[in-house]
Amino acid sequence: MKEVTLKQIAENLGISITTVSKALKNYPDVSKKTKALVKQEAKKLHYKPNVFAVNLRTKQSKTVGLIIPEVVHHFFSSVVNGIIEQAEKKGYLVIILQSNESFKLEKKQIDLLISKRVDGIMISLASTTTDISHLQEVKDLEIPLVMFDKISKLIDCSKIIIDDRQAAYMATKHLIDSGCKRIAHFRGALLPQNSIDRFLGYKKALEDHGLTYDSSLVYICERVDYEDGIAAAKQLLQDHDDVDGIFTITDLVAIGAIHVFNERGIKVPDDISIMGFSNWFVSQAITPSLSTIDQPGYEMGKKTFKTLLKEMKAKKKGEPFDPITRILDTAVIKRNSTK
Amino acid sequence: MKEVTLKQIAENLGISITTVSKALKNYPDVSKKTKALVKQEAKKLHYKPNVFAVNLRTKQSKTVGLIIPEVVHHFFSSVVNGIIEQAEKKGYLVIILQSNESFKLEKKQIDLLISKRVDGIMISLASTTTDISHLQEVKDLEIPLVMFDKISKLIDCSKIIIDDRQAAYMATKHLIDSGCKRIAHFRGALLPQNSIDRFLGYKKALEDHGLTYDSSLVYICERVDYEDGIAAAKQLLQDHDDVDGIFTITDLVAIGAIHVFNERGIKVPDDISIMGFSNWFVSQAITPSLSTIDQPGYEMGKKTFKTLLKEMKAKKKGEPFDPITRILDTAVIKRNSTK
DNA sequence: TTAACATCCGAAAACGTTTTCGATTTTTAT
DNA sequence: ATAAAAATCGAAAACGTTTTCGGATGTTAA
Repeated sequence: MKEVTLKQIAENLGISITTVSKALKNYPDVSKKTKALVKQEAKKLHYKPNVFAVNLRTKQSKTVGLIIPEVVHHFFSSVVNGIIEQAEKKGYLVIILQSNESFKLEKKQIDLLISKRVDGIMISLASTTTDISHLQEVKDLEIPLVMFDKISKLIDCSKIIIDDRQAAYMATKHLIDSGCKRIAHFRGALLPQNSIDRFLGYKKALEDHGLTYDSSLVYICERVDYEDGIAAAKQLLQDHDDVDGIFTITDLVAIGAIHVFNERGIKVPDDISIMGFSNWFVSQAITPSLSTIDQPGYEMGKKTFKTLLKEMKAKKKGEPFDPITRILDTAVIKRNSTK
Repeated sequence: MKEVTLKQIAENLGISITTVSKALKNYPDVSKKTKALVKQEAKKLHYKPNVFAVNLRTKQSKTVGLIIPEVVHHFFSSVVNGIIEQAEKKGYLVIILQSNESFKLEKKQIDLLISKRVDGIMISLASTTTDISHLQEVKDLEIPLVMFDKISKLIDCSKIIIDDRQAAYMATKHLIDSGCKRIAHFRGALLPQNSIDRFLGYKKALEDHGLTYDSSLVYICERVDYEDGIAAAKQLLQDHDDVDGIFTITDLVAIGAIHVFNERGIKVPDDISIMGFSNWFVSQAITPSLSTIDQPGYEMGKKTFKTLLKEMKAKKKGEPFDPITRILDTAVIKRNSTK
């Protein structure tokens, strides 16, 4: 019933703890015979190294931290999936924290991860985060750091992102190509970079194709959810009767809008075309199915961890590491909400 | 740039490490004056205890493990949400692993968590899990264990669940009460207890209300996803023309079915009523909105961690702990897919 | 034979904390 | 005043591992 330790094995075999430890780790200065003996005894006793002692001695935990705005979110849960799958493959465990889009919580959680001495941190910022001193602290402590999706340009670290501006441009262009002349935009809050970039892509696409940008066609969806989509669509119907296309910041908002149009007998896409963003699984299940931009969450998670791993390895070897920025491909997915 | 340790503080103050440690932990045998001095110095140097050393010494990690079949799943991500929120509040961190519904992976992950020496484990079983020796090992090592949602009756530990049978009974009864006379069931695979229980509830409800059970009306959705729902609905339309109600094992399947009916001009609920299960957020967003059973994921996560915490506390105090089973309430949510 | 060298092993320090227990000092009671 | 009790402190062991470094033994070359 007692814990089995190196000492236990050493005593059973009448050799020193040192030799046992070295045998198990295949040090060259242990004879093959002793190695075999030790390994056999270890297996017999079901020896498992005490990870607490290993951590203390080696100063690393083989654990990484992940902070995301919310877990219950199709895109982020895909990212999480990619991360933990990749991490596990490489022998790392992942501690997941959620900031609930709160800067204060995010800060506290960074502290938590630091005090837990994780080997690295991955983060997608809360939309309210502007102060980045907590991230600077991570850098100062030389803890490998990778940001993904919702990043800050003010901090010098590796970043895995998509080109939101370009993707939004393509989405809007798709609406224009399919014949829309007056296109509204349901955007997110004013602060998040995501929200800004997608708005800019929308605007640029209009201008590049001879459509005049009209700020009254831009509606703000503060919380970027289903209800926001419903509210914005209703408002739009009150304000304008000539809009023939909408580009929404995310699928969820688009689905809210479609719900309103379905209810009121407005035909999508005949009366109005709708373009989402993210390619959430559900967008293919609603009626009509939603045209959207494919945003590769799983892939992003995978790349994020891989990049972190590189940096952690470099740190262990004492080598320098130059942060990289990786922009993942997006694609227009044409379905039945656009012509 | 150096790590600040108890030793560092002790030297600065000209006292012993012991006293510093005790001062920080408010031991009664340290004078108020010294305590104040120590705490001040600790704050000044931004002292943070080395968690590796603490772990080694105290033999606990303040970390718990969580294994779920999949992360990208509305219900489970709600549970995860409830768990990590609660855990963080109590100073615990959560390591999340996903079994991908694979027994082999699940086993490996249990081993991982054991070797990481987490203070407790929460698990929802993979649908392919029948052998439970890995869980028995957890019990044998006296690691606190709580199972939720997908449980095994063969293992004696705390369980947080819903009454699937009863909930399915209520769902079916709702269809009957609204006038359905011939009700089909889209069930899950044959093995998982969930799937069995919901089927039994369906069958019992029919029998209790004078409807004859017809096995040809039961369709198996092996992977319980959207495509399964589509396939089953198409098959049903081929096989029968007199069915006026369907109870599906989960919302996702129901949504697939609705998609098919929408496409073919079959009116829901006028021609056929549909009842889902889970109250996935999306079920209110589709057209028509889906009547369903509310399954409290967040609540389940919260209760699961709280129960685990109780058991961990009992263990620390050396007190015995009697496993509890908690059955959470479900409710019929009436929307527009039933009359 | 001795010197040089390779091979194999173990003592001991270190990682940073917690906790027991005895020592010392101070206070209180007589 | 002295004895007893209370308050305060620190030495040292312990948690289990990793790694450095020197010592012992055996082998080969001169």
